[in-house]
Amino acid sequence: MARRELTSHCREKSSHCKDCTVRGSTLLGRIDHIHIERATRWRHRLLKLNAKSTLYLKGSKPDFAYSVKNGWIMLYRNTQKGKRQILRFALPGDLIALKTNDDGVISHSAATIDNAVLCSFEYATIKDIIANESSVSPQFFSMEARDMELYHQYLTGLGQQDASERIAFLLLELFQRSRLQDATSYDATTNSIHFPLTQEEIGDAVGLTSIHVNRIINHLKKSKIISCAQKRLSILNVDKLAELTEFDLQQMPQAR
Amino acid sequence: MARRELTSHCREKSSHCKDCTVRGSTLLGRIDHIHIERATRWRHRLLKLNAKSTLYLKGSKPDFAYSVKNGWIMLYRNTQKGKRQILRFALPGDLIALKTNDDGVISHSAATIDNAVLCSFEYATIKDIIANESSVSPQFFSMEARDMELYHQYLTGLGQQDASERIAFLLLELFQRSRLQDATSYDATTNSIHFPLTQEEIGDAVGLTSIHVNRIINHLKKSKIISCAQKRLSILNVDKLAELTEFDLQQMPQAR
DNA sequence: CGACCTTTTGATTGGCGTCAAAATCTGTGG
DNA sequence: CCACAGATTTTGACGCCAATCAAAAGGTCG
Repeated sequence: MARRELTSHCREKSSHCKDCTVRGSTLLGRIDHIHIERATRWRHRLLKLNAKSTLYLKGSKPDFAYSVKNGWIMLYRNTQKGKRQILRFALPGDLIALKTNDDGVISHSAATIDNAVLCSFEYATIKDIIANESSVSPQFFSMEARDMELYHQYLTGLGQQDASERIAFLLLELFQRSRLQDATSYDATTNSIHFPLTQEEIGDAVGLTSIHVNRIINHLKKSKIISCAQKRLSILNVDKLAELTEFDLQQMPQAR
Repeated sequence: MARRELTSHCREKSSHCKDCTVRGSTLLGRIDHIHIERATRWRHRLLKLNAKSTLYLKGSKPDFAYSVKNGWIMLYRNTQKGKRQILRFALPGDLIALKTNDDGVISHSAATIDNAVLCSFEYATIKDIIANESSVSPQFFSMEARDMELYHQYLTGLGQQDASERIAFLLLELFQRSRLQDATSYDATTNSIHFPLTQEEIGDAVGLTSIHVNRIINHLKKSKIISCAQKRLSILNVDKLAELTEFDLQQMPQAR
């Protein structure tokens, strides 16, 4: 439940490394492949962060939006009572910190799960693009729609599903997203992905204590539905896992 | 919890009334006041619906987006097990059905709470505007940001807060939104708003049974924190209500 | 007025949280 | 490369919040 504040984690380890123009790389996540030529001309920097370090905090006015290149990021909110709700996980290929309110204040915090490499873009540039590059704007729009649909699913899960349904859904969703958008993660022979989450992080995402998450996960392991160890998750029986929840592989908000 | 399917409610009572050009009215919610001249030229129709009637269903491909003029709308999702999660309530002045995925399929259902009047816009037009009216596009963007922030709050509530915290938050949020954006709703002398929700609907929004909602609401009444009857809610002690939850009147996602 | 919806109250159950402690894993420095 | 500290996982006992079951009392609308 993460009552305690991040201790060592809270030290801001981020530092923008020297300006580097990475040509042709995944700059704007889902958008770049359409506008690579333009993208590479936008100002951006590579950013390396250690595990468990803060990217930005709720209430701040970030100067950058980020494209995740390596590692997992969590977007979260802290409660006054010291609890933490993880809103979603951003995987390699995802774009984050895109939305602030009109004052430029952001409504959630972000921190790395494992070691990560991000690509930062000046926020002002993004705003310009949205306002002036009419051809890009619909792309953002459809990206929003996908995020919104995910939130709808999460809300339904938290409000109406029990512990194993929620966990099964999270595992399937992350598995699917990681497999589709991060080639380095998926291993077809074991049907496994790189999976850096702790059980406490899973709990904070699905509204359960790490202890209860543990019981459910162990049940899934004993039932030979999943297996996980050393930061890898493999799904042994997709059907049984999907059957536990409302998960429909087909209708998942498609990654790019 | 709404296990049973909407019975009488499910009959589609909607019907588009004759083409009418309402000049200068609230056409596009938060956006129109900037672009009224343009807005009034966009194709749109008035739509009157009875209480508890379906506007559109998840999985359909709506042809229209809607601006709510009167009445409350609920956006919701049904579970395979017959439960219902209300994702959010749309009040007069709100815009809904704006986002579909790339196929045009919408990820939630919508139905009226009480009698309602909506203004419909051809979806294709909206898409055009977003793509081509670069001056409007940022408005949509900032509207999205506001919705997203609300969802972040809801997720945190469902995942980390107990029954009274969630209910207190919902009441305050709806009170605030209704007061600010619907002049006909608020009555300053009693500090009350028009409040058409049943306790079951409240429960489906905050992930509780109507029975438990009832116990909490009664507790709030007996404590003289709120009072409600005949579809009006009045807040007798804002401070105590706000104290129950994380609600910060100041930092609420500002309505237009 | 009668059917149905909504609110209310009580009794009981159960899923998940809390508390506690041991076992295992991880990575960091000597 | 080992040792140790801290993080993470695991297990068990126990308690509580909210669900479930049941039923009565209002309300509302045709």
